Amino acid sequence: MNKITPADKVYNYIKEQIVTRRLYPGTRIIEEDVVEAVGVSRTPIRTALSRLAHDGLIEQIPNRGSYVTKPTEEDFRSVFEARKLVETAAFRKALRAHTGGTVELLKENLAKQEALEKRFDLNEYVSLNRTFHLLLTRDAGNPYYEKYLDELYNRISTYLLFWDTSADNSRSLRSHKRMFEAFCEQDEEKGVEALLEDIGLGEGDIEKSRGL
Amino acid sequence: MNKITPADKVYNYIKEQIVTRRLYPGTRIIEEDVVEAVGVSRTPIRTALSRLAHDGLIEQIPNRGSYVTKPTEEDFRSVFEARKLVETAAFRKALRAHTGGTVELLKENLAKQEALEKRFDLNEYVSLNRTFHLLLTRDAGNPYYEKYLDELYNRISTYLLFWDTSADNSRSLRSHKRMFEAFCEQDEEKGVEALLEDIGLGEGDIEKSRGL
DNA sequence: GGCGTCATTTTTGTATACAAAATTGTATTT
DNA sequence: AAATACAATTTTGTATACAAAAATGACGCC
Repeated sequence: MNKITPADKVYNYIKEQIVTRRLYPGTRIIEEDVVEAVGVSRTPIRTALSRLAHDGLIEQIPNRGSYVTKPTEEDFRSVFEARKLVETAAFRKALRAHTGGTVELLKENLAKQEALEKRFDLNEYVSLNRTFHLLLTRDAGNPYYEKYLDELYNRISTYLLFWDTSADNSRSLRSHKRMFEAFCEQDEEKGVEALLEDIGLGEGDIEKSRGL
Repeated sequence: MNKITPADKVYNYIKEQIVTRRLYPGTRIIEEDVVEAVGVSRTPIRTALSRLAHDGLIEQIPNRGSYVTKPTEEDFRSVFEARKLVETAAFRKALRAHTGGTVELLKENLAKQEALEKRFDLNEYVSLNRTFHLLLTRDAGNPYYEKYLDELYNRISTYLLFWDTSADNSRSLRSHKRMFEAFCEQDEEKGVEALLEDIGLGEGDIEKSRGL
């Protein structure tokens, strides 16, 4: 395993802070504060901030500092529009190519999703959901599709925080299963339909929670 | 105008070096060398390298340095696949919305393109072409479409360098004009057809020059 | 009391020194 | 002569000190 550098430590620390809502959107991140919190010098902090900016989790303004990205309704629409475009295209392509290895990985993932029905865990659910979609997208074999979707998920994660933690995963599990079936049967239209339904579920949940 | 920082200077310097082929793909960029060349400390150099990595112009390996990205045939296909997907979607959306201001800007741009027919200049052509496509994409109003296309253009620029400098812009000018007409007439199918033809032109030129 | 100016403080940007890791070269052994 | 171990060098990563820019607050002015 790769050794984690101080810069990694800072990156993970701040990302965690943002995702768990201890750093609220719009908050300014002052480098010196992070020095005290993590106990490393400003240099690795700056590289970590640069990465986070790349992820879209913070925004940097020259000579003015770094701010936790504030999700807006407009951005929310753009994110999901882009996601539908990219993921649909990737899914169609992956379904046609139909590489062998992916099926097994998807099956494993679905099994874990089913386990959540007994004992639900939001973080676990979000992670599994992301992996599921990313596996399919990766199978398309276009690194840009994968990269874009990954970035979009980072953005979406800043919206997920509004979610009702009592949410369950039964509906999404159904659409995932339909996607999986369609993938195996190479039924493109059925698959895309299920995919769009699944994306719509997430979109709808966030919309409700934000009152958009 | 915004003041240019040392980091900007380094960024522009290295980018120029790469684009003009003085830094060949695969070359390792040693920070200390840049110090000598530009005359600033390593700190701004590192931030510049980080940006260039984000642009996809260089690749960074932890503890191993930065290398000028080496374009591959596979990447080339992925880039154009992604470009077709994103730009087509953006174009359709922009054409439907049909914001006023864009038309004027496109007209100006086309005039400059026409001027090139008399006295061709590859750099100018590449710049105008990029602006033309970006203007349309921006008009779609989805910042992610714009961002992705911008990144893809950065990648494409690393392929453009193989181009025959005697290339002319008459064919691309024709497709651009068709795109512009279709945009004004809100003729979506005609527009997309012209767009795909235009993208295909660039793709074909690069393919030929690389012997793919 | 509100507003603008200027000194003070805070914060970001850059330079340099030092530490850690990787690469290179050399000597030794087989 | 090839391979390996190890020292020397190079290069990247981190810490700290300093410079420049921006934010803050006190003061006088209207």
